[in-house]
Amino acid sequence: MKLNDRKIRILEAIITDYIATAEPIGSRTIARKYNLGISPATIRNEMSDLEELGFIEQPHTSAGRVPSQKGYRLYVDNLMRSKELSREEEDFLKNAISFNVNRIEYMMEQTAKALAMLTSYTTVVTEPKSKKVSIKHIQLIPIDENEAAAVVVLDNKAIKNHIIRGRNIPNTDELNTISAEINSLVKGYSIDDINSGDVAKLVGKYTSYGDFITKVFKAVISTVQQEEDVHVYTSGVRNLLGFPEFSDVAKAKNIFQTFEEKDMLITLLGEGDDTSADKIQIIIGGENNMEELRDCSIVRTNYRFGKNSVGKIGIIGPTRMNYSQTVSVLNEIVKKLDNVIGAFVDGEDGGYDE
Amino acid sequence: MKLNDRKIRILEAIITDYIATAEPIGSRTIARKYNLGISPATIRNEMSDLEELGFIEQPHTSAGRVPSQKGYRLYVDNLMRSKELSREEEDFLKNAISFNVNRIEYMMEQTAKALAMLTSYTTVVTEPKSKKVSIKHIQLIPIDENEAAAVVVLDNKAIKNHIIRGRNIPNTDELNTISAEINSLVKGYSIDDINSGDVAKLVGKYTSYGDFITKVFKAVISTVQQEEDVHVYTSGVRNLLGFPEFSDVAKAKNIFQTFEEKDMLITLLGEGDDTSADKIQIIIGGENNMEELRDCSIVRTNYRFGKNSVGKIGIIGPTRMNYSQTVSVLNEIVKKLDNVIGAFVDGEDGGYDE
DNA sequence: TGTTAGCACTCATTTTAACTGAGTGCTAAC
DNA sequence: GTTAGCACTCAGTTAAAATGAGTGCTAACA
Repeated sequence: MKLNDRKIRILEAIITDYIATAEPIGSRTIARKYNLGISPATIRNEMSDLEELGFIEQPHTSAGRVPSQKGYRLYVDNLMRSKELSREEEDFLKNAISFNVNRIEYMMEQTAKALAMLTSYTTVVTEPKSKKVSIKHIQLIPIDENEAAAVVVLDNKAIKNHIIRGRNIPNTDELNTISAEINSLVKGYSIDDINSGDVAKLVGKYTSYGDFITKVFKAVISTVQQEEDVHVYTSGVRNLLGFPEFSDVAKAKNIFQTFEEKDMLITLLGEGDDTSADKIQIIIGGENNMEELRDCSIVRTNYRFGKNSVGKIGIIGPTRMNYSQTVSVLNEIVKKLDNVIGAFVDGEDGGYDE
Repeated sequence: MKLNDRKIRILEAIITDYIATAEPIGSRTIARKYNLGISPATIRNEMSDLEELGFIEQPHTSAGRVPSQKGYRLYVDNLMRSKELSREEEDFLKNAISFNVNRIEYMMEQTAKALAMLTSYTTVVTEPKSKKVSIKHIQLIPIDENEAAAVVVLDNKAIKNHIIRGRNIPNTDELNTISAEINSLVKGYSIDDINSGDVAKLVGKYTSYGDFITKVFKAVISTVQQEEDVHVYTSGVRNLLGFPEFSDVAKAKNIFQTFEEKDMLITLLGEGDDTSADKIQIIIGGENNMEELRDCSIVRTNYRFGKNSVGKIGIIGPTRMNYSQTVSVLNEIVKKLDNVIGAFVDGEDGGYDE
């Protein structure tokens, strides 16, 4: 049996319609709504073939047909036409996100939110992370007689800090001196590279500060580890409640549970073909390995931040989600992020908001 | 008509039962389950009175009674006995939260999560904030030839940073010198207090760095403003889906929408009698001003962090939530937070987690 | 040989009606 | 003042019937 052009047109009609209505679609409806120039009976014959080929299925004998996973796959891989963003969508994106690389977290949060609003699906965004974080600069700064802060600049431009408390806090000048020494010791090193012999020497040199130096190193290590912990931003989880496929509260609850577990989300965003990780990937229904998300599809991609940092963006909707629009929107966002980051790398000012 | 002791006992039975079952309760059930020594008929008479007094109401003629808002109010204000936490609950709290003041955000996140798990309601926690933030210390640190970071320590012990980019970044020593000068200028000042005359003088002094100094001040101001923006942690939103009163998806969606809006949450936590803000407050059903949360009650309190900083914790559940347990748990958490902060203020080490 | 009209059949959904049972209010007797 | 008894109410459940969208098959048509 061949998948001729007419069959494909019918399949496309079924998928388009089902994406819009979430209702099984029958031969008569297709004949009426999409004038393919053939009668319902003919369509029925073709549908019967399409079912046998596995592209569509029937919820029960007397219902219309719905696309199968295989059907969606064919659709997104071959049939789907990429859509231009509308004027409104463009404008929305422009206004919703203040692309400000000085506040990455804020930007990621806004990105997640904007995507969720625009697509009315759920979005998940991870912060850009480099694989191995190394230390670019350390600076100790005074707070008061019992406290100092260790500020660590990492090579992915993240800046982290940690409070150090104790009874022997050096004064500002001393802190500067110590900072300089520590810097020459650890600059460019990752956590694993820090030579504990050198550290011991330094601790020995500043015995008058008690275990202050030790505490500093503890703080630095804790900081780097913290950085290696991935941040995840989610938005629009409630959007899914609007779709009839999740009107069963028990089902919805399961999905929500998944979204509250960070590790799950990270796994989710990590799925798919890694070799072409920067392209947009579409994971349909059961293709993901999570039982709870069997009725969901995921449109995801990586985005690059500078040379080594990679972040992930995923949009999660019902299997019958609007793939075409979703892909367009995601493409646009990634392009925008790239621009910002390009400007950033070129040393231009990203601008302060307000 | 007087609210005699017997009426109160009946009312208490109704509320207790309704909290547990979410089903209207009738006279016969009360007679059977709570042996008050009177017959259903008598209970019926008393219930009739209680209804007239406005403490209970009937969903429809042939249903049992449910507590009214007024009924709950009487209950939480006068009848409710405070409950000891069980051994398990104590243990859970102890293990779930690593009380580490060096990572306040993390601690708050864990607190929200632990409360949500323990109560199976939704929790909202805001970070401790002082009313007016003033600057304690500023330190500029080098990143590379085109970038430096401004690290600002605020008097609420928050440490914030901001990247500054430009073509004329001073070297490390110069940054230290400039840091010292800026410090003497702004130390102890709030944003509004910064004297622009002094700033101008400083800018004039370092003309060779272009607008670097200006950028620094811009960064500092932006940082303080950012700090004044309240962070909110939410957890357990999906818990509400488990309650029969929210099994209507449309209703649930409304509530979820509210929880995705930060401003709403802040308003919510700000409700209630401010004069006794550190006591636990209970806002029942429609007593809050949000239409969407008409079927929810809120148990909330402030917690103090050091002398001037205040954070808020709220637990949100259905109107028939288990007030007694919720209050106990909330009490315990606030006590625990107080202890940590006490230790912190005394200069002891809060400990690094790993 | 491909297309289509016609028809009997299927089955989820909707509609309707009867039944059930928890609960009430009232009255009269204890 | 308390309680047993009884008629009444009404949401919820169950069962049966009606509806209608959709199918597969067959036979006729172009």
